[in-house]
Amino acid sequence: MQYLTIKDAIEEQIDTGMFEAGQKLPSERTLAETFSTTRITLREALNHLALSGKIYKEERRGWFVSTAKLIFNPMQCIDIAEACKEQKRNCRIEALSSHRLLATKEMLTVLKLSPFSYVKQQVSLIHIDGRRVAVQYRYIPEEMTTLLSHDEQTDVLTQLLNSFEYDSEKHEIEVGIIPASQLESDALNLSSGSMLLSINQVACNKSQTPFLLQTIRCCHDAINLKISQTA
Amino acid sequence: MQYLTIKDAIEEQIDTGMFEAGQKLPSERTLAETFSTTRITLREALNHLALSGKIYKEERRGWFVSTAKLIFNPMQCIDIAEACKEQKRNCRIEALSSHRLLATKEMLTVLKLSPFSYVKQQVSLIHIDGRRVAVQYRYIPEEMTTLLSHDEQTDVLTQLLNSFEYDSEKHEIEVGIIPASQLESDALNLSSGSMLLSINQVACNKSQTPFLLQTIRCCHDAINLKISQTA
DNA sequence: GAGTGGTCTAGACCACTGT
DNA sequence: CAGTGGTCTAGACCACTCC
Repeated sequence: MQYLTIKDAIEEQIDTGMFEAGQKLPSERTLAETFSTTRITLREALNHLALSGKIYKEERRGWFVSTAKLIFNPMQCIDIAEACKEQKRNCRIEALSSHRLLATKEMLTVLKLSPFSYVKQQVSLIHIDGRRVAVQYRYIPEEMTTLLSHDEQTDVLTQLLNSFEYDSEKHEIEVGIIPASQLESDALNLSSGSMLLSINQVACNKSQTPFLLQTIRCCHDAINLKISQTA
Repeated sequence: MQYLTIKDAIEEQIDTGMFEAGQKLPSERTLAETFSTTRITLREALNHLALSGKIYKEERRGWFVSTAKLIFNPMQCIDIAEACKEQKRNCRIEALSSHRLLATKEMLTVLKLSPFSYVKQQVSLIHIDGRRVAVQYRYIPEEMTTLLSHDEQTDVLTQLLNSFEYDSEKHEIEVGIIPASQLESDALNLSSGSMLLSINQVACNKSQTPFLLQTIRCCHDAINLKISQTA
């Protein structure tokens, strides 16, 4: 298996520090020539490397060496920015959209709302150390947003969400692998249908009322999920 | 994008019940001819479908339609067979190996053992509804296995583990995506380096002593991770 | 032994990125 | 505009599975 040899060769060059984290690899054509093979075989090698999280691809821009993963505990934390801060990673949250929506059936169930309730949807793009790594969807029951200022800035909302002092004892999470949607591919600079890690969180406040449904769709090489109840 | 059209066509045939769960799809060559394309393009379509969990591949045997996912809560449950029973799925656990090993550094840490401790390793292959879906690694501190009979049968050990009545309040989990090892590829009939969902669990008993480190490597289209503290 | 997927070659054209 | 990755063609040989 030629592609495994190539994979190992590139992997070794990364591990021995020939390529720095975040650095772009040579083009597929250059690499194919280097290893005297075709682009198809070379891409096979790169795809396998990407699965292990060592490198990632940006649409039409090339292959890059992954940086260290952010450790995230979705059972304790609903805010990636907070996790970044603790781990001294640079985080920027870019608001993509904010809408008032009729709650879907699933939202009604998990947020325990009455039929035809509205939710506030907020979609954000999360950058860690300059790289686009995740798209975050937040759904908040409309009645709970009346407490909030109508400022759309993420930071304000985030702080307010945190002020709810949610009860981490009552927290439901769903984790899975899904192909990126069009919106996610575009926002994250991925080729359509790329693999994303999907994290669904339902957070409740102290009085056991669910107040937030959050979905994070992230690059699997950027986040390490460590789930525990005790910090 | 031709491959997306093909993907959608196959997906529709599956959704409308033209292919039953577990059924084998026509061969790549046949499908390629059907859609008047090459195998490479067709495989691109199949790979994208596989990412969404609709189909899966067995090494040199072909592509199959996925069955319903098993819902698994690793925060509450350390036994896939138990989850299968509750969800009325047929589960068979096949013991692959059982050894006494010197604990690695990681095991010493998570199991809170003194240096140079030994652990009992037990590797099993899990079948659900006749399909090989996961490889399970269990590591148990040797001193705790003295309580157990030396019968190597999985069922006995499983029952004994359950009799520990582990404390689900104290439970740590790690979830990630990794390429299959050689052992895992062979056991699960996968091509080398296929994507697996990796679930790491550390379970403690009521006296807060960790007694089990378990790693499950499973096909992502076979298991749905729903994590919550309350059942 | 026929058929399957696994791997590979040697090209090609396109849409898009970066300069 | 040059270069990149995205997609595609039209083959080929091999190791393995299934009959």
